[in-house]
Amino acid sequence: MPINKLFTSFDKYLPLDAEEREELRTRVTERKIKRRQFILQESDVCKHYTFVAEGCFKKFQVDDKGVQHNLQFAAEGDWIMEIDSFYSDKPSRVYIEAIEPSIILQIKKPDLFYLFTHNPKFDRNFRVIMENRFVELENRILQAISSTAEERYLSFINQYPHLFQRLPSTQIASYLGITPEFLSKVRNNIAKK
Amino acid sequence: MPINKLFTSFDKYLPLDAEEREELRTRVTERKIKRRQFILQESDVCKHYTFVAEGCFKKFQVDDKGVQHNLQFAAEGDWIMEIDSFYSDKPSRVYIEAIEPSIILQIKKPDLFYLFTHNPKFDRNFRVIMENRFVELENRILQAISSTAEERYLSFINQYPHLFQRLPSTQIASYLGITPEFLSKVRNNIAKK
DNA sequence: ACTATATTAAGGATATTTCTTAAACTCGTT
DNA sequence: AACGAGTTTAAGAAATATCCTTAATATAGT
Repeated sequence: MPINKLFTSFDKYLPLDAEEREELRTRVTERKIKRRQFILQESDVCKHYTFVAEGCFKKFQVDDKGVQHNLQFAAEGDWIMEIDSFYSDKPSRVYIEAIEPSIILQIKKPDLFYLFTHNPKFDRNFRVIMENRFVELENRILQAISSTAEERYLSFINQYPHLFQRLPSTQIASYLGITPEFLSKVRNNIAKK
Repeated sequence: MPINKLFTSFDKYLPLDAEEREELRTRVTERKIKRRQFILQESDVCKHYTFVAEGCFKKFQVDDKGVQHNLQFAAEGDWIMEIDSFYSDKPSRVYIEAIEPSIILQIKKPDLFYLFTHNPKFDRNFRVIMENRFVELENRILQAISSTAEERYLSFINQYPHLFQRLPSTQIASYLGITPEFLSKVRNNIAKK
């Protein structure tokens, strides 16, 4: 059951008791998403926090030349949303698209706020989720400003083996901030060693 | 008074009432820090959340060649810490150093946890602080993977004019992930236009 | 299951961006 | 007067992008 994956995901932090699970369950909507389907498009407002129960998504921005830049991948157990748009109702500058057929659980803002104000445990859990993502992002920044493309690629493989297997390397290149052609060369160099 | 800047900083989110301010005040320590003084060194454990009331800090990592990479600047009203080390008691991989004579307010982990568990407003406020930082970091990632050095520099000036004035460009170069020599060339190109 | 179509990967040639190294030059401080 | 940190310049080298071609795979529709 998709909802159980959501419950389990809180066990790392402050696990939810039966009542809290029920509170959460009634405020969450389950959706099946097809490959290539968008759950958020540029200039729309991001209306949900999305939990990925099955499948995989990418969040990306498109520049003026039409090139996509991957900001995040989200697979089973990950959250994905455009926070800025979600909280401030600004139009989103990013897209969120399914890379695989997926099952997600979504919470709308009023429901999330209800959980936050009604039970501090939700504030707590989402604070910790944010903090963990924050650590990941700072590491990625460090890589971006201090490492070569080869180092970043090896580190990606190492840190996200489950993504490395599933994603075409063109998507990984976009995440690393290099062209697919150059990633191909990097892989070639690594193979030669 | 430094502590008032801390109180004021919460006004953007959920402002603190008199009692909550008192709870916070008694758990915070004020310190004067000299220029070049470190408040966190590599391999030490990060013991505090630090709020900058006056002055400016940088957080950086040193690579195997001895080169510094600036992960964050924190000026008046900003928070700075090594979250990963703080929560998990792991040795820090970064340094935090004063760039100017500064006044800071620090909270130790037990005190912060006390605030979190005794009043949900603190969980809430620190969740929102994290979310805001998160948005900043995602923007920085986007820049790093999609923009040239010149674009990143112009965008830094635009986004952080107060830092741009105060920081030597060698520090900004390190933050942008380029060498000081190359930043000099970039500035030269911009000036020519 | 089976083409037609689209996507992905690889390679080569060349251009651009950025780094490295080293030297000279400022400017405020000792 | 000397020092040290910050800045600039320049030349060659390394990293990465661009553009293009071809081959291999995957996907979608019938």
